[in-house]
Amino acid sequence: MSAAAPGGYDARANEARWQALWEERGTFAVSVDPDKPKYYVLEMFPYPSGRIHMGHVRNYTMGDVVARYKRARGFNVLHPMGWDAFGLPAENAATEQGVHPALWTYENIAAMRGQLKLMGLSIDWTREIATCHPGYYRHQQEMLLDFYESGLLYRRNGWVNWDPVEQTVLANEQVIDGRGWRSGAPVERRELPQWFLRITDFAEPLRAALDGLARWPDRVRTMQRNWIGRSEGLRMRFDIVGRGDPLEVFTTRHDTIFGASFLAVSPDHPLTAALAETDSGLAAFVEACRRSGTSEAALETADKLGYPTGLAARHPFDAERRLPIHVANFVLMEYGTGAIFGCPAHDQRDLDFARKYGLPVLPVVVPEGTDPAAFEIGDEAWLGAGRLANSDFLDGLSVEEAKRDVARRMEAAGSGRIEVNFRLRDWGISRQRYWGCPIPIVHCPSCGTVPVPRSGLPVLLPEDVDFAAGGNPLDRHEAWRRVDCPSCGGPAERETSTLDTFVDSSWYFVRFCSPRATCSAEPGEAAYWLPVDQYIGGVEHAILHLLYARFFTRAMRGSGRLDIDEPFSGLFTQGMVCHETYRSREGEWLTPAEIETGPGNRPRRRSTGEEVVVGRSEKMSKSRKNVVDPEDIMDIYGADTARWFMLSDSPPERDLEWTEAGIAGAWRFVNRMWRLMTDPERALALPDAPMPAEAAVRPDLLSVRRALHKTILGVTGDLESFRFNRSVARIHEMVNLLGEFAARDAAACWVRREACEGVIRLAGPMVPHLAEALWEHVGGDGLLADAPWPEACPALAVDEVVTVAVQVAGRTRGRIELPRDAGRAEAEAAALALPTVRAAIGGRQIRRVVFVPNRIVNVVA
RNA sequence: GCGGGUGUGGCGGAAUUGGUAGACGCGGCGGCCUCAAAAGCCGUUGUCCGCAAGGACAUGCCGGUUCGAGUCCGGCCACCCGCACCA
Repeated sequence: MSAAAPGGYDARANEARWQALWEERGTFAVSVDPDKPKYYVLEMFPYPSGRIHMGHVRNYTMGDVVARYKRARGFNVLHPMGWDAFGLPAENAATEQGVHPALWTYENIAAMRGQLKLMGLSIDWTREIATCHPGYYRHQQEMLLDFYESGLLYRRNGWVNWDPVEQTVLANEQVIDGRGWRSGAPVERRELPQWFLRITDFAEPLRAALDGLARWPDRVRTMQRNWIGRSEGLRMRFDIVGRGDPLEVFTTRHDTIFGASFLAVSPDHPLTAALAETDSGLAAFVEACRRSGTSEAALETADKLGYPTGLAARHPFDAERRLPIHVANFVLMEYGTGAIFGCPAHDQRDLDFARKYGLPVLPVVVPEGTDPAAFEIGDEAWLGAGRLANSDFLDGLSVEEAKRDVARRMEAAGSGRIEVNFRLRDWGISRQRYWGCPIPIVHCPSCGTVPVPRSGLPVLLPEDVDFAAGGNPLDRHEAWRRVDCPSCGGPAERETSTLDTFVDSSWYFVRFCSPRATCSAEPGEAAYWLPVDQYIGGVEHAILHLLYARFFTRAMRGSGRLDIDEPFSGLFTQGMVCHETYRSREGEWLTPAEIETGPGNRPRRRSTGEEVVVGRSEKMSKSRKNVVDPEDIMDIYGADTARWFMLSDSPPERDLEWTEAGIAGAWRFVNRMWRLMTDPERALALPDAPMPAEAAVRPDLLSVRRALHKTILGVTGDLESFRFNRSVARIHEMVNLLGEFAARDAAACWVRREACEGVIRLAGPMVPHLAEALWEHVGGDGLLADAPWPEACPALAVDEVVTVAVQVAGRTRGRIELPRDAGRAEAEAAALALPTVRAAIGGRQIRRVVFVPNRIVNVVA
């Protein structure tokens, strides 16, 4: 089915024609050209789920507008596409449908490639890559060997979410209310050997460089800064009564040391483990903590629980004072030293804990001007500034002074030092799954972990695998798993974990520079194309993907593979595509296609006629069924209409509400523009006709030309700053004006041509097929895709007559037409001549007249 | 709790960065065309008062600065997003 084509515009046939022509001519294939400035536009590559969704359409439309615009501006534009092709859904398909993950994935890629091609994107398809292809992941394995050699890749025990039914590790987001998302079984915390990348080595550079990313949204930079979470504090040692080993804690509030009333260690702390051997109550407590899971949700709802160890520590500045040591579930082993000192008066968490277990609460920081004796802590800890009290030699100091003094004394005594801690933790990259990049490591009983020699790469995934038994099929694939040790030649085993798919997407933008190179990146190509000038994608990747890619870029530089620090010099995060939701009276979700508009504009169910409940607009999702299939839309209206709608109305960083009326409006515009410019009644001058002298003087012609040149200036500025909705509005205005413009003589026909050509070129990046057809129709030179961006004539882009508002005491009372840049005297005279202005002034004395040239005359009486 | 964002007609949103609030689109209303419909075209459309000219009120709420505030400052409210036992 396709929409009616009034005026003879057949969107689908036209789009197919130009797509074929672009492809045949290799219009968008690029190569290094040292004489041309380069521009690398990249949209986040898709996961090959099988069908594109509206979010993709929005994302790739924006990227395509940028790519085509920059191309018209004379840049050598790299605009590639690929597939984030490893991941769990392929394995689920294997279990559920019995289809091999590779087959499933490649079929999905073929289907989605076809859909993307329908959009008419200016992509260099010769550079297409898929991360599941050995030609891609072998380089990733090489990099892992680099990282292993430099110590960036290491193995240690790490805590994971373990699903006992699925026999697999789950990501945090796959744990829902403490249960596995598929099995529904309670998830356990398990300590397993895991591979990690030492991203924490780069914590400070990654944080510091955020300041230099000027073309990134502040929001994303802030989120990354918080995620990295730098804090400066004191690492200090406490002696434990009756034990040789001291206990180390990390604190940022060492000024409050005299308010300390306990020490707390993590259930995962070595001290806890040692004590639990002889204390069965403690062992049970630790067990209970582990069962509660590692998900953020579980931690949030968990009560503050403690277990007294019976041990006590000595206060560092008061030999007589003893601080009881507890094991507490809220102390994280992964941060600081896994142990804290608790100062209940000045930390809410410590206060809650102290109240629960009857520990002393002694305020030591008192707000300025408050009597320390009268200052009491209720249910809320005092986190503000103040003067030290009840603190011996610190009394009277400010918080900052006290911190410095304590740090100095502890350092002098050799029992403490200033330390910077980061919230960021090393990146655990092992996944106990099949459909991922194999980790090129062998475990040998005599040599330990041994890297696969580079000559043995790539380590390929075996194809004959069985998914029926659950767990990781690589574990059960004896022929694949058993190998000779590369070092001693004895029997050994392959690492059966595969890589987190975030690794795959951490360097794909590099691979696009030289997708078939025999090394990760051909240096000349990478030096020319990188960094990515404009990266576009969803804000959901603001932290993980973007941080990992930044880390990888630095790590690759460290192993000599790249010569840049930052991968993306510009970033744009687009909003989501939303739609109203519908439910039947029984509460069943209904798709928009099942809904029709009944009498009185009431939505009802098409099949039964029953009224439906309309819910608020939400992100399109399968679970809410509020999805509209892009291919259906392109079938009916064509890609240009879908693209135009995606760019209209909503600013690109905000959510877009998909509506039937909106897409229909875009369709109307596409047809209107076609009709207007192909109407045989509206004549155009010949393409190469010289400008008639009248075009520079006749007011009716000048007003059209002024509007055109203002539009060129405006749209150019809008595209540069991602205000696509604004540029859509400007093109609408110009087309409306063109519709009213009756060209009845030769000079007017010349102006009409100038205007039509200008509008076609401006609309080209947004509705490329329509524009290409119109370009042909008006006899433009070659393909529009190769035509330069229109130039605005600065003299024509300003009005010669301006409307100036006349205010009395700041309230607008009238308007006057004045020549541009008219002087104060002229403006004042014209303003005071207005009857409405005189009436508003009444008989009052004029005290002053504010005059802003070309804008305002404000009479203050 | 911490961090960030948003709030303008019936709706999506404009507003030259302190200078004519509501561009453009959607929707509504009226008309033309048609046997009729679709498409298209023309007009109109913030609210209230008024026949009109015009006036009053309007950018979440309260206050401030200014000749002039959607825009700047102070204080609230609502909603959205991210992070969250980080010591």
